[in-house]
Amino acid sequence: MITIREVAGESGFSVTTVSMVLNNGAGVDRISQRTRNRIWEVARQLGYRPNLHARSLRSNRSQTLGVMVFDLTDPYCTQILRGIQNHIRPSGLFPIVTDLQDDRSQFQTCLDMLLGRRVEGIISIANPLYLDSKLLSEFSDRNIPAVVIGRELSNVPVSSVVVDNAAGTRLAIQHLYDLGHSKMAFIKGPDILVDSIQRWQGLESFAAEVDLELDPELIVQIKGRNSTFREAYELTEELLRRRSRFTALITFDDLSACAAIRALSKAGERVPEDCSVVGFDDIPSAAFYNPPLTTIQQQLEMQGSLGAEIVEQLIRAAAEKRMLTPKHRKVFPKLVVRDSTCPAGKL
Amino acid sequence: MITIREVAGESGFSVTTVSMVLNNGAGVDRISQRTRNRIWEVARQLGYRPNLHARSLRSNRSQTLGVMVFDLTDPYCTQILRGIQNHIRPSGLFPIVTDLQDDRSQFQTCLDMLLGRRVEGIISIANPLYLDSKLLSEFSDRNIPAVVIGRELSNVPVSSVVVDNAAGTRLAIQHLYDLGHSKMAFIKGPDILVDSIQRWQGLESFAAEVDLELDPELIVQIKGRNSTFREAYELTEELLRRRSRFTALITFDDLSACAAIRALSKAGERVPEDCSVVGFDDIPSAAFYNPPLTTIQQQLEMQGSLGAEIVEQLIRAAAEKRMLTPKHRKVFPKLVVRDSTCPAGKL
DNA sequence: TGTTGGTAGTGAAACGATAAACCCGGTTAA
DNA sequence: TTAACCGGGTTTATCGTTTCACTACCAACA
Repeated sequence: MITIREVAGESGFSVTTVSMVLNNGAGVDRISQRTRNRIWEVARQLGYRPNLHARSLRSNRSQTLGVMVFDLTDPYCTQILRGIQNHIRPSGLFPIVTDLQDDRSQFQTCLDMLLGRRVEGIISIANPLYLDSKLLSEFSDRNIPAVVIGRELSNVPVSSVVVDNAAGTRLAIQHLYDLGHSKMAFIKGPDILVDSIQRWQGLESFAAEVDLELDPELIVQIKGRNSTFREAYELTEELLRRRSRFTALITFDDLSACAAIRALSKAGERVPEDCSVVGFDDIPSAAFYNPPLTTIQQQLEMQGSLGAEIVEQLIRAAAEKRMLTPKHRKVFPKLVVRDSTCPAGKL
Repeated sequence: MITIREVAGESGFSVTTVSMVLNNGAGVDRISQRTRNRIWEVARQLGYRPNLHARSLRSNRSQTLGVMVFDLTDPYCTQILRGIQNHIRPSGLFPIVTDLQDDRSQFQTCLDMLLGRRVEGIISIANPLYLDSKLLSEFSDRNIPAVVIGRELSNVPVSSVVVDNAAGTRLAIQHLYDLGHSKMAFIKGPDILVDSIQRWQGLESFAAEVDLELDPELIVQIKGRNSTFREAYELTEELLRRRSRFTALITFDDLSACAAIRALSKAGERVPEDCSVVGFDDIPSAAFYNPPLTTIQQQLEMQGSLGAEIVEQLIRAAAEKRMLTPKHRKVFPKLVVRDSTCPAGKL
């Protein structure tokens, strides 16, 4: 591998001059244009690539942002990642992603990686079930800005970006209400998830406002013990066995919506003609489902983007030794109407 | 951030000794157990994390594997990535992933990142449409082992892992044939993809062997101009308008299978009772589709794993200055039977 | 007495890059 | 008169580690 020394030797200038020129650093304007051209030319010819390790070591800036995701194969994570990437690209920061693979035991390794590489900040995509507070203290103790996406933590000096879950489910139920549905069924998420609770609150508050009665017979809940799909599938069958009839179904998320649609189809119910279904998340495959899913879009890319914006600001603040006060942002979800909902028919 | 010097100072030993102890390096057995314990203890207390930049710089080994994916939000890529991660974890190598975001203009940036970080090897997940040969020469010129997943290149000293496409489609058509289908329709992939051609060859060769006639009226092809889903949807409608009837449909990939199923459902055809459908890839959502998709599983995780195995071997070879000869592996796909296929009915 | 040999470490030179201070004859500004 | 500034760079110190060549001490051996 070519070093800067070889470029210097070949071009006949000092290492410093080469460094200044290639970095367009301060004071480069004193270097004559001829010299600059010559140096660039030599560097190009030799195929010189600056050694980023050496650079980081000396300059004490890694130009690196740590991202910790709980499962890289989960579209939730990759969409947020996309938002992060797009936001930080112009800043010269490069994301280093570590993947927990849904396995807490990998936490320590990931942490070591990020700290060992001297990331200048970190964005953690919160595992719905697990978020080690050690993570946060390891970073905040060292004054490394940290942002959590998907969860708001109390009592820790850590920024966050979350979706307004209640606003989302309000959009969902409002949509069905506007279509004339009054007999609605619900598949709630498991209680261990904050999101479940918030989403349910959105539904209840809307129902209360418009005097819509929620039939307890038509409310079932995922326990979160097995596969969500399996469980939601069985809960839908369960709903169909109950005496109360319904023309619409709101599920905790898109995966359970898919399961519900599948169960309804199996039982001979047409979606949306016999029963409308609304999900939550807008996972990528929602648009291709049979039928394409009406759902609440979380704006994951924007969440990533906001997280990156915050962490960038905090990094800048830290560099200038200004105080860092955590910031909290909430994004508003959007309703995406596709083919799994339609006006209420007769019962 | 704590440095090794501070650990040395605090513990009262020299930097050298601390380094030897913490790395369990050669010669550590000369250091007394008491000293070792003391050093570990001090390091722990101070929260010491070795600076990987400094380490790489000195030791001239980055312990880093570059991975270039064409789109990190594509499950194709993330599944392969998962395989890579799992394979290299024990080796101490850490993957640095760069994401092309389906945009060739980002190629140079990604390349600079990987070379600048002095990756010891690279795995490139081939964009179906685009693979810059510069990529390969930049690495092979520098004697950095490179593996391409998803494409086999001729005339370049680069290893590869590919799926046996023809074997896959043979499994698909065999499955339908065994179920008694004889009137089959096909949605071919675009000609620009090698995979399309290979998959089609598998179908043709099987048909020839069992004397199954392929009706040209029932063969349509994706052009690849717009969204695959849209196009496959329209092609299915087109097939339904033609005079020839069919009881089964083989599509280029899962996405087009989903589109086809959607179009069939819309047209009032039941899947699989009126028409069986087989896809290719086994994307994660295939299992949750309505109905769950019978498809050909590419074994992406294994492809990643094989790629990692190859690159690891080559890195070891390079370290020992042995010759590196490219290796080529082909993985055999598997048939996954779900609910989108059933025995042929009457026409 | 001189020579090994082992024990338990230490010192200093790298690795590749950047930051800060400096050079030196000549021109301006205060 | 003094000081600052200028072009066009150079010298030197330094970032945090690892590695190679040492050393100081002691005991054993011939």
